[in-house]
Amino acid sequence: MKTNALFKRSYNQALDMLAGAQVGAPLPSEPAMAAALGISRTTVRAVLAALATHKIITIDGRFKQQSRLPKRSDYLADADLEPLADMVERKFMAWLVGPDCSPGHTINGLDLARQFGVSTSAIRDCLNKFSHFGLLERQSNGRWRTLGLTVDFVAELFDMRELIEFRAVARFVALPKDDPLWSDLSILEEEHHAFLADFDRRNREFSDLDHRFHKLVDSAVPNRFLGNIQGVMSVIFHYHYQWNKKDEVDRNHRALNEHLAYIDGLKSGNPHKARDACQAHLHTARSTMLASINPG
Amino acid sequence: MKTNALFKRSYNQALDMLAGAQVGAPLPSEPAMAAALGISRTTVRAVLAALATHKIITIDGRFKQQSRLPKRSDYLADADLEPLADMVERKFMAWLVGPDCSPGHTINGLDLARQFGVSTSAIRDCLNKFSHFGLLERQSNGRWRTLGLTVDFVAELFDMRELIEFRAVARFVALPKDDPLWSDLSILEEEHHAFLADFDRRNREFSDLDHRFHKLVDSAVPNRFLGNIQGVMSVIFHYHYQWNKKDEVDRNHRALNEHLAYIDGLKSGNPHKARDACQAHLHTARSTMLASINPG
DNA sequence: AATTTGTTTTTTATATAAAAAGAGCAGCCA
DNA sequence: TGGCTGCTCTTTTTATATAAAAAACAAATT
Repeated sequence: MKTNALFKRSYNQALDMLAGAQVGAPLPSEPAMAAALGISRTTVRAVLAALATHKIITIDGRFKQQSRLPKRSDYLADADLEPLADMVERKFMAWLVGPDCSPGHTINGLDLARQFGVSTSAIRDCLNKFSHFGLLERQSNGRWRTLGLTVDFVAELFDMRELIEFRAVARFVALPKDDPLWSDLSILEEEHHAFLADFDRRNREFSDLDHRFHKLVDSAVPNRFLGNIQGVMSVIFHYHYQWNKKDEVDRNHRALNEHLAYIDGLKSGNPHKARDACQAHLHTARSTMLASINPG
Repeated sequence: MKTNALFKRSYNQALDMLAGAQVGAPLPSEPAMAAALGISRTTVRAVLAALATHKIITIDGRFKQQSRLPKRSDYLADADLEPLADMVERKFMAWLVGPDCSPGHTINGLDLARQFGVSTSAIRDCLNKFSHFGLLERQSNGRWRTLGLTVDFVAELFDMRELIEFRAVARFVALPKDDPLWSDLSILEEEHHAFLADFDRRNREFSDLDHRFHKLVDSAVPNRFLGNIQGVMSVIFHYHYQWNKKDEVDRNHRALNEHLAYIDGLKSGNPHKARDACQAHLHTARSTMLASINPG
C-alpha cells in the first residue's frame, strides 16, 4: 500500500503549530490549513481526526479548538518528501551516466528498486519513460537493456535536431514582422545581454535560457512530435552536464555569443545567414557533447 | 496476478507442432523445444506436463513420445491469449476513435479500467504510452485529456513524416549499388507485383506491406527517434482504417501503384525523380487520411 | 455570494501473488 | 566428454488489490 509519510509529516507540522498557540484557541478552517501546510483538504481532515482521537483538539460541529498542548511523545516518526517520479528519474539518470552502468548492460529492476528505496512499479514507469527517449531497449524476454549515452546516440539525436531546427529557421525568417514571436525573440535577446553582463554569477542558469531559446525557435513550426526530442535534449543537458562541470564557463560563454549571432541571423530576414548561424551553433553543441562523453 | 498468456500460447503452438508429426514420434529435447518456441525451459516443462496430463504425449523417464493426434478441443481458448498490453491498446484505440470519445474530453481511468476489464495500472501504462504519441496530454491536476485524431494531429504527423522520408530518399538514391538495401528493395518490388496480380484476395494485407516498404526506405538513415513516428503511423493505420473501410479497395490500389512509381524513382538514381514520387505518394496518403477523418 | 464542511470519485504508489526465467547439480547416456 | 534430464530453488517480471492522497462534487452555514 501507499506510504502515509505525507500524513505523518503533516501531523507533526500541525503539532508544531499548536505548540505555538494557546489552549482554547480556535483552529483555522480546513481549506486555510490545507493551504498553510501545502496539502489537500483530505489529508487535513485525516490529521484533524487523528488530533481529536488523541484529545489534543476537540471538534464540535464546525467549531474546532485546542484542548491541550502537544507533548513530545505525540510526535510521529518523520519521513522526507519529494515527488517520487522526479526522485526516481534523478537517481536513475545518475546511475545511467555513472560507473555502475555500461552500455549493453541488462537492467535489474528489482535491484534498482532496492538501491533507490522505491517499489518496482516506480522503476517500471521510469524505464518506460526512458525507453521512449531511446536510452533503453526492451528485450524479447521482457528485460531491459541499456543503450547508454553513446556516440551513436548523440549523433542521431543531433541529426534529428538539425533537421527540425533548420526547418523552423526557414519558417521563422519568413514570419510577418508583426508576429508575436518577433517580440518574444527580442525579449530573449535582451535576456542574453543581461546574462552576459552578469555572467560570473548567473552562469549556472544557462541551461534554462538555452532551453527557452531553442523552444522559441522551434515554435515557428508547431509540432507535438518535437516534444520527445526536446524532452530528451533537456534531460540529457540537465543530468549529463551535472557530471561534466569542466570547461563549463567557456562552454556557456561561447554558446551565449553563438545565440546572439543566431538571433541576428533570424532578424536579418536572410534565410541563408540564419541557417548558417544555426548550423554553426548546433555544430558546436554537438562537438561539446561528444567531447564530454568521450574525453579520450 | 500475472496472466499465463505465454503458457497458453506456447501450449497451442506445441499442439500445432504435434499435429504435423506422427503418433509415436519422439519429441525433441527440452532445450531444443525452448529454443524452437522462443521460451524458457521452465515454461516448456509446464507445457509438457500439461500435454501429459491430457494424454497427448507420454513421458516415460527421459523418453517422450506422442500418444495421439491433438484434437480441435484440446486447444486452449484464445480469449486471454493476447498479451494484456496489446489488448488494452487495441480497446483503447477503438474507444479513442469511437463515438464515446470527443477531442478535449477528460479521461476517466477508473471507468476505462472497468469497461476493459483490467486494472487501473494497465490503463495507466497505456495512457503513458499514448501520451508519447501525442494523442493525449497530461493536465496539471494529473488527469488525462484526449487530443484525438484531429486534422491538426494528422497535419503535424505528416509534416514530420515528410521531413524524415525526404531525407531518407536523398540518402537512399546515393547508396552504392552493392548495398543490401537495393536487393531488399527489389524483393519488395516483386511482392508489390505479386500483390497486384492477386489483389482481390490479398487487399486486406496491404497495411503490412505499406509499413514494411516505408520502414525499408527510412532505414537508409538509421535513427532511433524515428521509432516514435513510425510507431504512431503504424498504430493509426492499423486502428483507424479498421473503422473506415469505405473506398478501401481504391485506396490500396492507388497506393500500390504509387509505391511502384516511388520504387522506380529510387532505382533511377535521380534524386529529383525519387523525391517527386515520394512527395506524390505522401500527399495522397495525407489527403486520404484527412478525408477519412473529416468526411464532411 | 462566498466559504466551510461532508461525501464521493479519481489518481497514485506500494505490497503482493503468480508466471516466467534462470541457475545449479547429480545422474544418465551416446 | 558433452549434452540431456529431472529435479529444486532463487530471481525477476508482471498484474492486480488496496491504502493514501488529491480532487471534485454537493450540501450547509455564515
